[in-house]
Parts: sequence; C-alpha cells; structure tokens
Amino acid sequence: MATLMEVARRAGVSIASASRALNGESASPRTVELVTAAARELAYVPDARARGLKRGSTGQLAFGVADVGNHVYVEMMRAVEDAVRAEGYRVLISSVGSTVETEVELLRSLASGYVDGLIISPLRVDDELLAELAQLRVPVVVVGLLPQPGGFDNVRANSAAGVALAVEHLLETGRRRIGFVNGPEDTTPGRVRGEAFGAACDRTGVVERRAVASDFTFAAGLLAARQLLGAAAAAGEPLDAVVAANDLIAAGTYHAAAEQGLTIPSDLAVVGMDDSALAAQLLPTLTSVDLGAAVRGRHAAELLLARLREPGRPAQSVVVEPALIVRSSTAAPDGAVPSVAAPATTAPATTAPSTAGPPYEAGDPT
Amino acid sequence: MATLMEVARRAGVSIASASRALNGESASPRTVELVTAAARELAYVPDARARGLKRGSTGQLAFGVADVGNHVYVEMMRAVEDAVRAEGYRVLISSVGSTVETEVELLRSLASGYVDGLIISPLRVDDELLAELAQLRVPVVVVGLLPQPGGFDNVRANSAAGVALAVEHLLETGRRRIGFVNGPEDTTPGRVRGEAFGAACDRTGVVERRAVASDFTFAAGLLAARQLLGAAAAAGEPLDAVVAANDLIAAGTYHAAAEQGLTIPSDLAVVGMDDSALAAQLLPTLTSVDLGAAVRGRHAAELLLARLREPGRPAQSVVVEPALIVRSSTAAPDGAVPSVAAPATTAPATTAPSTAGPPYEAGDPT
DNA sequence: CACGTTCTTGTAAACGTTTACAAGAGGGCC
DNA sequence: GGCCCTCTTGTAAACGTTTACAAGAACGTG
Repeated sequence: MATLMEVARRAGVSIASASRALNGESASPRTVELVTAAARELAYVPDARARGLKRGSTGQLAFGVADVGNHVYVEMMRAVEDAVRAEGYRVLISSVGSTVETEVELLRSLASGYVDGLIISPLRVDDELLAELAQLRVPVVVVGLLPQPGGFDNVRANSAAGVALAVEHLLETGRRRIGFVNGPEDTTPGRVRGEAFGAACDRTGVVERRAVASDFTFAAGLLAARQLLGAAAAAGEPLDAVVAANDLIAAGTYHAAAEQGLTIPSDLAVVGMDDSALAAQLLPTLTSVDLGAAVRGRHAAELLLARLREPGRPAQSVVVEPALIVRSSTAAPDGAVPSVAAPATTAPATTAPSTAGPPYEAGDPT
Repeated sequence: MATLMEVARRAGVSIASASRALNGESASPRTVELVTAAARELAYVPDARARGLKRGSTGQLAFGVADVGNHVYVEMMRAVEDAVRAEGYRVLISSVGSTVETEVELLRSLASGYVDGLIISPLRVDDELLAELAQLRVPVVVVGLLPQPGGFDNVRANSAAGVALAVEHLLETGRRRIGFVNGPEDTTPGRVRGEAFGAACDRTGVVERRAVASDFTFAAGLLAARQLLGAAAAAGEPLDAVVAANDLIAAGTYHAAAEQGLTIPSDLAVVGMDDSALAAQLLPTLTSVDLGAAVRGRHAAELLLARLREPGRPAQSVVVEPALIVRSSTAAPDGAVPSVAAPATTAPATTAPSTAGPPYEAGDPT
C-alpha cells in the first residue's frame, strides 16, 4: 500500500536516498535510520513489479511439471529448491497440464517477466514446444529427452538402462515370464521405456507380454495390469513377474494381482520405476528403479544457475544413470538365493555431468 | 525481447495505437492488422511486470501449502485451479515450509506484486502470521483453523467430527481397544485431532492409548506406530484398532503392524484421515475420513474470487463436514456383519457455506 | 586558505506498459 | 457549406522503482 515516495516524504529525504538507504548503498547512518524507521512505520513493502521492471530480474524461478500429483516431481522440486535457495532464488511451481497448448500459454506468461528462469519437465515434447522455448526471454532447462540433442540445457534419466536393470534383476532372481505395463506410448518416457523393454527381452530371450496404460497413474495402471495378468492366465501362461513403467502403475499391479489371488512376491514379482516415496510405503515394499529424480532436479538447478550467471555459455546435457533399489516385491519365489547377494538397497548412482563424450552413448535415455 | 515500441515502429503507428490494437480497444481494422502482423513477426510478448504495474493486477493467484509432498494439498490445488481457470486466473504453487518465518518472507514477496490474491494452508498459525497477513496488499484466504474467528476469509475442515466418525465406526464394527497416532501437537490439526480423540473416547468409554508422531509423514508415523503397538502388546493389552491422524501415518501403521505379525483388518483395524489417493492404493485399501480437501479448495477459490470482485465484503467462514469412506482396513474381525450396512463408499458431504449461524458451532473444526 | 578527495544527497531519466486527453479525420444532417 | 457527432490516432503522463549524473558538504593536506 505504501510506496517508496511516502516513505521518503515521511523520512524527510529524497526518494533516491530512501531507495539507497533501504538497499544498503551509500547513505549516511542518520539517513538509514530515518528511512528504515519510516518504512517500518508504514509497513512498506517494495513493489516487486516496479523493481523487476527496473532491475531486469525478479529473484524467482519457476518449475513447470506435468503432474503435481506424481511424487517424482515433488522430489525434483525439493532438490531444485534446495539448490537455488543458496543463491537467493525462490521457486514457484506450476502445473502445466499434459497438453502442449496449455503448456505454451503458461510458459509465455511466466517468462514474460515473473521469473528469471524456467525448469520444465514435460511429458510430451514436440517441435512447436521447442520453438516456443527458444523464443522465451528467459533461460530454460528441460528435464527429459529432447527430439534432437543440443540447443537447450537438458537433464535426463537413462530410463532405458533402468528398464534393463529391472529385467536383469528379475532374471537373476529366477523369473522367466515377464510382463510390462507401460505408460502411454505417445509420451517420451512411454516410448523409450517400451522400446527398452523389448530390447532387453530380445537380448535375454525372455518370454514377454505387454499392456499399455492410458496414463502414468494408479487407476490406469490397475486397468492395464488387470488385463495383462488376465490375458496371460487365460492363455495358460501366467506371468511370474511384471515391470511397471512407474511406481503408481506398480501399485495398480499390486491390486490386480490381489484380485487374481496372486501373492507378491511368491507368485508374482513386481518392479516399479522412479523409486518414489510410494515404493517404500507399499506392502510388500516395492523394488524400484531409481531414476535419480532428486539428482536430476539438482543438476537442472545448477545448469539454470550457471546460465543465469553466464548467458552465453554453450548448452549442456547431463545424463543421470539409474540404480536398482531392491526391496521385498522381488524376493526369490521359493527362498532360493539369488545369484547375486542382493543388499537391502543399492546406493543410487549420482553420475557426474557427462560433458565429455557423445551425449547419447547410453542409448535413448529418458 | 521485443518491446511494444519496436512493434509500433515496425507497424508504422504510435505506441498507444499498438497497445490498443493488441488489447482489442478502438482501432481501425487496418491498424489491427498491421500491428498484429508486426507483433507476430517480432514474437512480441508483453512484459508482465510493466503491464501489472500499470494495470494493478496480474491475473495470477498463489497457493501456499505446507507440504507439497502431501497429496491432500494436491487435491486442493487441483480444485483451486479448476475453480479459478474460468475467471482467467492462473495458479502458482509455492511451498511455504513449515516455519512461520519462511512463510512470512514468502508471503511478502508474492504479495508484493506478483499475484492478485493468495490462498494459504499453513500448519502453524500464530498472531505474528495473522498480523503479517493483515498487512499484505492482496486478499488472503486461509484454509485451516484460525486462533480467533473473523478477520479473514477462511475455510476449514471439521476434523474433530472426522475423528469422532472414525471412532464410532470402529466401535460399530466391534473394536474396543483403540489407539491413536497423532501428528505433532504443536500444529493446529494435531492439537484439534488429539483433543477430539480424547473426547470421543471419553464419551464412548473406549480404552485408549496414544502416540505422537514428530511429523505428518510416513516415516514419523511408522516410528510412532511401532512404539504404540509395541507398548500396548508389552502391557498385555494389544490394540485392535488404530486411528491415524492422516493417511501417511496410517501407511506407517500398516508397516508397524506387519513387523509385529498383525494382519489388517483381522487383528488390527486402521482408519486414516484425508482420504488421499494413497488410501485407495494401499493393500488392504484404507478406510479413511474424507475431510473434503477438494471441496475446501473449491470454497477457498470461490471466496478469493468473490473478494477480488468486491474487496469490501465482510470476511466469511466456511466449514466443510467430513465423511467416512469405508474400505477394507476396517472389515469386521471375524466376518461379523457390522451394525450398519457399510457401503463401499459414502458420498462426501459438500456442506454449503455456513453463512448463517455461529461459525464455530461444530466444535473446534480443522 | 585554496585545493583535491571522498561521501552523501537530490534531480531526473529510465524500465515497458496503459490510458486520459486532445486533436484530426470522416460523415451525416440540416 | 457549416456543424455536430463518432471514430481513430498521437502525445504525454502516469505506475513505483533504480541509478547515472551532478552538485553540495565535509575534511584532510599542502
């Protein structure tokens, strides 16, 4: 309500002196005292818009996520917040919906002066979106796989390697007929994970069977898993393991298994992806592939901060390698000891930025 | 990057005409065409700060939550977003941390021009916070219980009634020795729920036993429930039911029960609160008290919109009544039919704004 | 005492919009 | 043809800050 002009008048100084006194620039002790007193009395709060307009920066960053209900993004967000707090930035979270249109509109509005930089983690990335990003007046870091490398600061998981980890672990613990419940295959993660599962099965000769959920959610996962398990049983080839494209879908698989009288892990092993909080909360606890959400968040924040400091630097890509977190849902079916001594958990690999070497060597990350 | 001045120059008109043409005010068709073409070519995006500074509004609202990891807030947030979208507002989410200091700092900064209004749902409310809220230059709606009624637009759950619902349901299904795992008692919800549990037990003569978690989280709930169940068993008076102060704590209770070899629901019934997504994802599915998160979010949004339209209107309070959502975790221990026919779910009560009548009639809501 | 140096202060010009006001253009009507 | 009315346009003043610049004050030094 109170403006700087009123504060200055009350303190009996010019508006410039008031500004300087409040911002710690050269001002006599007496002026500082007068101005701060006046400001306190008037409950003066500087107008962020005017300040931003003049200074050209706001001290705020935004994190645009596809689904605020997914705990993966919560972890990323916390990591981002921790990383940027030290530099004095604040983080606003924004749900960008799942369509490109709403996403574009939101990005434009945020980037038009409310924030100094953006981190976005979209489910669907197309050229229209990228063209839009390139035109924004603030730097953007994209978390997720881009259609073509370069051009943007970018952090991604190697979810193909993650799927391979899951399949290998199941083989080592004696499973042979493995199903896969994917997320929508028109999303980048869905496509990549689906291809990786096929490749892993081909490589190992595993009997595979698949279903596709309409979304990366519990409800969609339940429906798809129900269909997957039912079809396999009806064909006389019941599955002994399921890999789910994320932990929510894995939770849906738990319920589908229970409906069919299957016990986890003795009848059916389940592996999730993301290692979200849910994995430790389910019973039995869920073996899950940690795709390094927090690590990705931290890297994204660091890339953004670096670019804010040095706008002209070349775009960088970081790939975060997965780690398998073994829990109860994949215990060996008959008490047989798995071929590798499985510790309770495997420490997640926090890969250093892969600045050297070809960025796509690990094969279709995300 | 491009400013309105450059657009105007390119279109060969004055800056004022350019502004009018883009904002749909009186302008000749020819001017509109020239200006929009120039704007498109230059990829012009209006500077939100300058516009906000002049117009006095931003079209953005903020939702400040205590814990972005808690699904309750996700549901509230979605409801808020749905309700305000129609009016053309966008919602930014901000994690306010759990301390009053960080909260105050954040509120100040947001309210200093980035948003037109705020909805906050703090865990701890004290007079310092309220004094700060009163000085903000934008309207605020508080979701949660206030120390004294009035002064602010306010939405709250009746969580005391919710606890009573839970206890009564357990009694009706034959449970007699009921434990309670509360959240921190220095938070408003923790205090209210603890008092309500004591009152419900006194009223019904139930044998009670309690533990307090250090936080409304899974990990804290697991520790507290472990201690609660262990102490009761050691005393030779094992519990046959537990009420948890929220669903995350209930999930922790599931794990504590499993550790002690207790089966849910035959050995131990569990009731959660919030009816978050987790309740349906756990196995067995969790009976939970729906405190109307989405309904509260919608009401909060409506109160805020109403105040933005009419700043001088009197502050209003809305109380949302709870509903018990019965699931598997409280099935009768020995197949006995509960005294009321329990449907799969009870529709949540969406109480209309209690504009008439004393606002605190329902007894310590939240 | 004159002079240069440093420190503080005020004036005024930005930042990129919107908008009140006035002026000009074009037409209809008598 | 003159007059009034409407429609469009440009000029300029805001919105609330920050900051370059110049001017003045205080002060030590030769």
